[in-house]
Amino acid sequence: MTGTRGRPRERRVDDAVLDATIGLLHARGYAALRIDDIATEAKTAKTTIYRRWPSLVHLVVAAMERALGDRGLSSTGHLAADLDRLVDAGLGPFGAGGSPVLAVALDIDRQRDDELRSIYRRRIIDPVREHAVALVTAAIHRGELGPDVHPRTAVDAVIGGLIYRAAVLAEPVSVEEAKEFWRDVLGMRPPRARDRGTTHDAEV
Amino acid sequence: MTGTRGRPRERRVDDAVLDATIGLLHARGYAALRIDDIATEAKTAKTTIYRRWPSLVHLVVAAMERALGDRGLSSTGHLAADLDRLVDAGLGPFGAGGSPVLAVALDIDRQRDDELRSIYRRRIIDPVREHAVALVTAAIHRGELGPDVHPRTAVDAVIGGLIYRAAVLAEPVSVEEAKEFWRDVLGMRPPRARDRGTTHDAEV
DNA sequence: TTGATACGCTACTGCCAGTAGCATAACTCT
DNA sequence: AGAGTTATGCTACTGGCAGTAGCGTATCAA
Repeated sequence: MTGTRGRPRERRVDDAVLDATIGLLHARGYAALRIDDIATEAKTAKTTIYRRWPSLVHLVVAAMERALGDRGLSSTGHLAADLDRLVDAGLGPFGAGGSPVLAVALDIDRQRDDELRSIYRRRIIDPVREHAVALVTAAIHRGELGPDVHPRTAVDAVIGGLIYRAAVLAEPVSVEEAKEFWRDVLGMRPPRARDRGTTHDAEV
Repeated sequence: MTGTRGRPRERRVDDAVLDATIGLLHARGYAALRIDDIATEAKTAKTTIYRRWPSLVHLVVAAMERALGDRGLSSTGHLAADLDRLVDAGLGPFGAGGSPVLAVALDIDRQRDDELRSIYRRRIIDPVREHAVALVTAAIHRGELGPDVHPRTAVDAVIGGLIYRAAVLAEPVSVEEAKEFWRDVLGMRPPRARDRGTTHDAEV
């Protein structure tokens, strides 16, 4: 049997590299991310990094996954609170500036690596997207949103709209603005933020 | 006086290069766009290209501008018809696949060229965006949309959502799907497409 | 001690945008 | 016709950066 033979890997390296990646991502953005810089910052060798992650993009995806943590994928039963929490968890780790979500997707596209694309979808994109769709669907059943709202379309419009502003328009989006944005798109204005538990309350 | 002295530039080159750029963009996408390929395709020299456009991105922006033409920036007075036309003009030239709008924005970001960024905004992004905002605002005044719709937010959500699906989710968006998308986001379903001129008709 | 695997280092390959510099072509002015 | 000027096309180069090769050394199990 293999697995325990030879010198074991140092945990320190994984942590340091992942931290360095997130740190540089935060400080300089994805466009300026250089593998040599990550190595220097993590006080390790570039070759050591490549022994763990097959490419820079793989590394970034792993770093994003770790930074996002569990992403508050739970529900309180109130749309406003749930989506606000999602915004906190999703935007927080990467600051107000344009998140790397988009840039990474584009780079994956460039490499034509279908497996990587699927990893990205499964671990970074889909969890948040599906959860948000579920939240919106539940809110419709509860009567917090009208029955004419298309959950998936609405969610894509919100996420896409935020990304668009941050990446294409280069307008840093703050957490507050993001929360206002989804309310505007879904037609829920914040002034009546104290209508907790007041509305219908129908169905499951 | 200068200007007319020396060998004049060949129009053929401008046209051929722009056409080749759009063609390759359409065929292989922005990620696979190579300046040498453009030169070959246009039957000219790479150096000649650089004498006209300072960088590949500048060239692509110019090519996009030309491909988009006048973009149907006019109004019939009916939101549905106007937005549909905008979709036709905006998606058409680049096919159903993810348009280069996003990738170009990211590359501009990478080069930190503020002047280029401003050119891109002024010539490619803003015209469509501002026009769409004006259309939605007018539709609200007309009563086609409720007064609680935020024009700019709604427009960014629609454009961003479409880009998000095409680029991040890698789901080619057809013209039909794009038209359905904006209707869903704005809460206007197509079945009642014949309510032309029926509603309110208030204000200016 | 041996065998296996990890680490760190230097040096390399490969891709590709953008540049240098030259020979030659095309046009204007005198 | 000739001189001055600018464009084209070519080959060859620079430079940034992701990813790789291979070696000496360190750290573990048996």
